[in-house]
Amino acid sequence: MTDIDTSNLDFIRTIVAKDLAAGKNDGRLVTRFPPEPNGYLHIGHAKSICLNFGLAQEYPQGVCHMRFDDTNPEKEEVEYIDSILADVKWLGFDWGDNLFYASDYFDQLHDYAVELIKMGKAYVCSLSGEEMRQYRGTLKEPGRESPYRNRSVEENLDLFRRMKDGEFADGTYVLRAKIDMAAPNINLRDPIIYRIRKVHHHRTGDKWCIYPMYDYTHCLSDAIEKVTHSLCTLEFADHRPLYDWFLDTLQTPCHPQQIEFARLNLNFTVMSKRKLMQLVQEGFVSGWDDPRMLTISGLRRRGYTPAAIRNFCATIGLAKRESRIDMGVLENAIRDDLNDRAPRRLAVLKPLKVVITNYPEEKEEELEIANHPKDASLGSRMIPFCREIYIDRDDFMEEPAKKFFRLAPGREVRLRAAYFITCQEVIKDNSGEIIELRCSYDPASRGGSSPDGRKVKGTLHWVSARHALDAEIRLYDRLFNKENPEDDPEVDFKENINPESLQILSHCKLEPALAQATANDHFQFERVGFFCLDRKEGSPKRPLFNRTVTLRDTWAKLVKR
RNA sequence: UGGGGCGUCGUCAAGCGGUAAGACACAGGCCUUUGACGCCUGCAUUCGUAGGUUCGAAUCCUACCGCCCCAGCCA
Repeated sequence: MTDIDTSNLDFIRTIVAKDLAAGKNDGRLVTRFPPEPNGYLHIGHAKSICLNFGLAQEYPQGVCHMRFDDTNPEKEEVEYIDSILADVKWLGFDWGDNLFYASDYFDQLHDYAVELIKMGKAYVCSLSGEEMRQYRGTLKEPGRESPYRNRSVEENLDLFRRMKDGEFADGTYVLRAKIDMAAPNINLRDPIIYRIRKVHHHRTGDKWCIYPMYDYTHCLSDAIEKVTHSLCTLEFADHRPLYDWFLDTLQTPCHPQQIEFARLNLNFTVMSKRKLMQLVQEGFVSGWDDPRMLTISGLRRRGYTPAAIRNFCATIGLAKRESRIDMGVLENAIRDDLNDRAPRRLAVLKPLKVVITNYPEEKEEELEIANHPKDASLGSRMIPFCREIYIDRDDFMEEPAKKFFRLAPGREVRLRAAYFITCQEVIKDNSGEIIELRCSYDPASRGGSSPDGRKVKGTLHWVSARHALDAEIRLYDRLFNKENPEDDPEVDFKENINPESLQILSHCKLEPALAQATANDHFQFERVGFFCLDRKEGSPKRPLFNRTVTLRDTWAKLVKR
């Protein structure tokens, strides 16, 4: 074998590199991403997608198949197929012509089953579900053989044909592999390979009333597609002997290698499709694409980019030990991507009016501001300025705390790309709430610096009151307020939902340029965070922005202490 | 002694017998017309525990401890 450098490769990539170097599988590399179309894809799937498609991309001959594991028509829907395809594509991956469905193989799978029966390796069993469970034994005790285990090949063939022909009711018969009822691995205790289900299948219609089980279908589908490396999560490790048994017993085109890795867990969220489904169906969120959901569609709507998700998947690593990644790592990935690319804008979330008393009433002017502080290629734009502006309430303190260097009575600060202003007067309503600030400006500081070299410590974002776009902004926080919402089996995970995960702000003030935003744009609202137009409810007529993620906020951290 | 998997920094994660990478987080500092970004510095005498082999062990051996998965006609 040639020596290859496997440093910095995860354990799966190391196996693949070695296999390829050794000329295994004729030098082919074929992976597959095999979702069941029974729900929407989430960030955990992204890990698998990036692994399977990403790995294939790393070699010139690498190919990754998109294959739906659609063997349980009762739970599957075309809606899910469509969304899954759209999500994988959006993430930036391409399966070319390799779009497959396990249901495409139902004929072959049926023939293989007949083969198994002829070999005396499968039999039709008439045990009821309850009986089946009893015969299976327990984790510590071996199972007992079914009384139907030794039916003749002819009888099995006949019964299986009649199962297929719809002669029997659901649940009356199953086809089982004849392996070993005493096997310590329960998956080997004569597992079911076909069950009767007289239901319509979203792809094969009413052609079949018997449907193959996962264990039987998956390995054979892999073999039919000549997959070389079949990557799946840890819980399938116990199924590997069965995967291998079918492929060793039957004459198949090849024998793919199943390798298991740890699934992704993130803190402050749940990751199973079943639980996400509950959140949707019980109305805890607005849908699968609610921006608080860590579904691919939710992340997209929230403003995450494909590159950020791919980078995230690359940084979390791949191993067999179970882990729980900090949500901060995901947030860091999107900040990192958007920081380089997102044009800057000025937006005031909690407006506080400022009147610049020495600025003429009728005067208006336009000031130039760069779209990005470090990337001149993003150009610049003009922002209007006049006597009345808005600043954020958080940027003023009547009695400034220590180290607070924003606006306060008598203090001078800079309005970003505009002027230095000094607070002269604080206006309050009857209840004592501050409703307006009266400031003076220094005309010589136009653009944001003073010719006399005077320094100010704070720079505030602002929006011209006369020109501002009135908008709704939705702030999102983690959906759960507990690091692991599922850790207590006594408590329903939904009890740990964060009641403040969605905060709606109306009458936010945006600079006029934001009126042109489309759902595919990403912006940094300076000093606040990254935002995008909501792709579902937002439009030029209805400015509605989602906060993708906040900026890192050292001041907020100081305040907390 | 049911079977399978796993235990390296707060969180991920390299390491594969030659003397603990990297990332995030955290703490300081520099820079700054975003308290952002960027930059610099610090951050495991120790690898679940205990023995053993060895000149040398996170890496090999033994025993123990802990965590996860499996008894769907789900995937």
